[in-house]
Amino acid sequence: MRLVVATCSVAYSGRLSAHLPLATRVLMLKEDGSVLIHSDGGSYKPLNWMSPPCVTDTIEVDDEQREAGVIEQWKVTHTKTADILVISIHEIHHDSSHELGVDPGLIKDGVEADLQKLSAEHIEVYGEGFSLIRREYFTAIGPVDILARDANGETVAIEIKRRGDIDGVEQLTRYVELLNRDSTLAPVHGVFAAQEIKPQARTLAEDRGFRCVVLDLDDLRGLDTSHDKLF
Amino acid sequence: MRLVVATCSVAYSGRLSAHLPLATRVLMLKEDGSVLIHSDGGSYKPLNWMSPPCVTDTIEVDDEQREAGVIEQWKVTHTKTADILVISIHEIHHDSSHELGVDPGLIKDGVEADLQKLSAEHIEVYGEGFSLIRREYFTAIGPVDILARDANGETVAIEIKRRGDIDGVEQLTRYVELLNRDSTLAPVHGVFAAQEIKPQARTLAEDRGFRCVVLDLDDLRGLDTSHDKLF
DNA sequence: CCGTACATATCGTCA
DNA sequence: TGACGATGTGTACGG
Repeated sequence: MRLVVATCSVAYSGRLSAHLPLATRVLMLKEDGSVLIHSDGGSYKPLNWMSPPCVTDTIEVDDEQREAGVIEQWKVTHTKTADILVISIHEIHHDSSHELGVDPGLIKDGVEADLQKLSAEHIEVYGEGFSLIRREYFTAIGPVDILARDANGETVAIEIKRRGDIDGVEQLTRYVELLNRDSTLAPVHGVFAAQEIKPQARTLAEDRGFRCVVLDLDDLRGLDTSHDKLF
Repeated sequence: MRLVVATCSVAYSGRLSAHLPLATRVLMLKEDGSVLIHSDGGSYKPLNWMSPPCVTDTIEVDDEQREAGVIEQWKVTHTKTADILVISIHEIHHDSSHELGVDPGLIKDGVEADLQKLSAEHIEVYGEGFSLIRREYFTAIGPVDILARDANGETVAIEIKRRGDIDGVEQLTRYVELLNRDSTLAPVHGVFAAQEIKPQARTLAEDRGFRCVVLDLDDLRGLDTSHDKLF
């Protein structure tokens, strides 16, 4: 990992063209060849970057650029696509290299898969007398998150999202439509479940006759007394 | 901007829980309080981070942690949500601060707006004998990207995306449905246009009677001989 | 401030 | 390898 603080301008050409005017920025050059250009604000997304696999070459600075104040120029080329990033450096304020080694990586907990698994284990959160048919019920247009049976013995398709948006309702609509064509399953009801349901999504879901369920990960874990928490 | 290279472990608690085992990483602390934790690989996404607005506090290292080798501990708290990031530092290999100033920001060229403008100027890419009615044709559920007339004088609604996904087909479906209720426009046909159309989206679009058109930005520019390129 | 649409998204998974 | 869905998505531009 090489860290450079430099006054520079940047040009990118790939799926789109973009350029950065002259300013002081942080350049992060990683071991795999990738380059990130960060400013002193914004969030984790760099102003500009090149993803691996790519190579960085130092290119000749022509007279015109030299007169404009360019002391060094780096050309970063993607190995597979034709993407090119050119960094024109006017002044280097800091330059250091560091040996980092391989990172063991991030361990996550509490994503959609957990919601699905936990709520399937406590299927009653979707309604009194519900029973699980199966998780990831496969159809021609993709897997239904949970297929269950309600207290009346009728089929229920459950779509689970972390954030309940209109897209999820459309997805559930397609599943319910398809499943209702199967006479051994019909009538099939729909339940839209998420940790957070947007008002617009709720309106659309209820308009289409789907029930909305807000899932709480802590509550689900509370129901499961045998669950050992990571923290 | 403060750049720190340190051997550390990290715990995050927010929308999900996550933690990073002990390893050497780069910590980027920005002027706005945001913190990025980068390894020496991957792409531009940090292993872990905290978005602004947030504040970093140094917290007391208790005896147990001190014995485990922790020399310093930073607690980064989001000001609006309850998200918390705790960085436990075992060793600092590098620590430097830099004055960067405000960044003028990125200037882009070649995004959806350009696709829409260029293809409207060369409406024949959508079909022989097509003529433009107007761009951004406003309806109750939002603007239709392009409204055109085909060789038979019938109305065509065109939905443009950079990447053609199922969502875009759903959007086009809603527009065509709505416009067909207007007797002065009906019958209204649909065209789904994108730089790249996913197979699933193409299948759905054609199933719904929409024609698919793949747009090439370079071709569109080639048609327009008066266009001055940036590079 | 909230909601929608776009993005050089990136990332994991599974066929 | 390519398609597909999820993301602590971020970001700009509306109302």
